[in-house]
Amino acid sequence: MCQNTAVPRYVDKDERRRHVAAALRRIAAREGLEGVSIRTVAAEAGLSVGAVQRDFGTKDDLLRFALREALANVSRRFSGIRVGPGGLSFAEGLRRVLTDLLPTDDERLAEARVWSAFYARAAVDPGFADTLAELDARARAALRAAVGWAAEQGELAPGQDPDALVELLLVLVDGIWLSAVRRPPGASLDAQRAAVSAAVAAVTGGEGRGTRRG
Amino acid sequence: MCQNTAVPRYVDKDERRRHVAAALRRIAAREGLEGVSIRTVAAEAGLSVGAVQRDFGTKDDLLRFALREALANVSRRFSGIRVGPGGLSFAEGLRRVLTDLLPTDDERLAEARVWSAFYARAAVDPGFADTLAELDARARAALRAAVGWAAEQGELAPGQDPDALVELLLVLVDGIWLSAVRRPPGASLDAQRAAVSAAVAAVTGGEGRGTRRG
DNA sequence: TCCGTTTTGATACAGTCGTATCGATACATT
DNA sequence: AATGTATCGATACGACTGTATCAAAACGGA
Repeated sequence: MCQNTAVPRYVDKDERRRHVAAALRRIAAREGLEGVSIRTVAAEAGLSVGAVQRDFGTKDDLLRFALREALANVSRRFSGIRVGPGGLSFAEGLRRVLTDLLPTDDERLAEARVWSAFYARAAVDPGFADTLAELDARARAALRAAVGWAAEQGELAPGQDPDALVELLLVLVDGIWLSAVRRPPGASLDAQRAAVSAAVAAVTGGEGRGTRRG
Repeated sequence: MCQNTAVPRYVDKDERRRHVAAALRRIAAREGLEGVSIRTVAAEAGLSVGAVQRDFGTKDDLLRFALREALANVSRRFSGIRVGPGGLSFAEGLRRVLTDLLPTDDERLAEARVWSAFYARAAVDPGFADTLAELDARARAALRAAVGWAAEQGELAPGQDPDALVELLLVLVDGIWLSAVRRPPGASLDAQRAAVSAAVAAVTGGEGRGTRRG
């Protein structure tokens, strides 16, 4: 009796929300946000329209949830890349982050497409822009810490303003990530990898100044 | 009699196509590509649905035309920035290009929003991706020339691979341009300007190595 | 077992979409 | 002035949209 009153009755509601959000992202990666409708998402998730409606009151709620989830997936990957004392050098961390964004598999390609779709939407929808700004602030904080540490270690090219560098890195991350979108389907990733190398080299001032660490 | 059989009958057709494309871009900047429909574009342009239909057989034709026109506007501005012998230094040219992309006025902000919308569309529409790839190739060629010249002048940071640098610059241009989208409405442009400065400094290896020119 | 509450899927509704059609209009030519 | 043709705006069509509604089914607690 009353073993857990907080848990939803039939299925785990949060899990189903994630399931629906994943279906939305699959459609968005395949056809863009224009192909996303309550009906298509429900069909992709194997649910009825009413079920999706009940889990997410409105379509915007669904979109926003899917955006947050999509970015949570990416940042979860990044959480494994630790820059700082006891972790990676700044250059190596930057290289790994940028490389991780490249569309090396279908999942990453889909992420980039979804990101571009949400990005475009944020351009005209203040609600989405707010969500983006919040995530932006988080990324900025993480980058600031990494750049601050890199500056201490003398790992940066001389004459770089750390705050300006943080802004540049934000731009770089976006640019690299979105470059997946403009890459022709069959093309190799060499150009993108080259861009990553050039970015790391430019930011850190060539290969390896500053203190090296194991 | 037959004074000019090539000219359209009532109005200049090409001019009206441009007029319609401009109306489309206004809507895209305001509401995104989702707000663009034959009806809304016709209304914005002050025309009937039938007129727009006749000028552009299908909606995709209209979108593609508007995309090319939008990018022609930007590249026309860039054509005034000449890097090379008798022109600007590489660093100064790069700084001007990136700065010109910043949303310093409503027109530029609109351009960035339109760009983000087309970008997202190209992610899932091969026809648009082809158009983008073509424009991409043009930008790449221009950048290659500029970078080649900068390398000759010793204006680049040491150890930079010119080809890789070209790819990085493409990424930078995209990133800077699209950063307009994520900027909160009232915020200052200082962060973006800082990113531009940091980008120029990183790529050219700090302020002014290489030969200076007037 | 029965009741009360949720959850469900189907359907209804009012719009909008892209496109096709078509009579009226406006012009060039004879 | 009459004719033929190209252009015009309006409207029709079927498909789709987001959302609301609602009977039926499924479950927990008694």
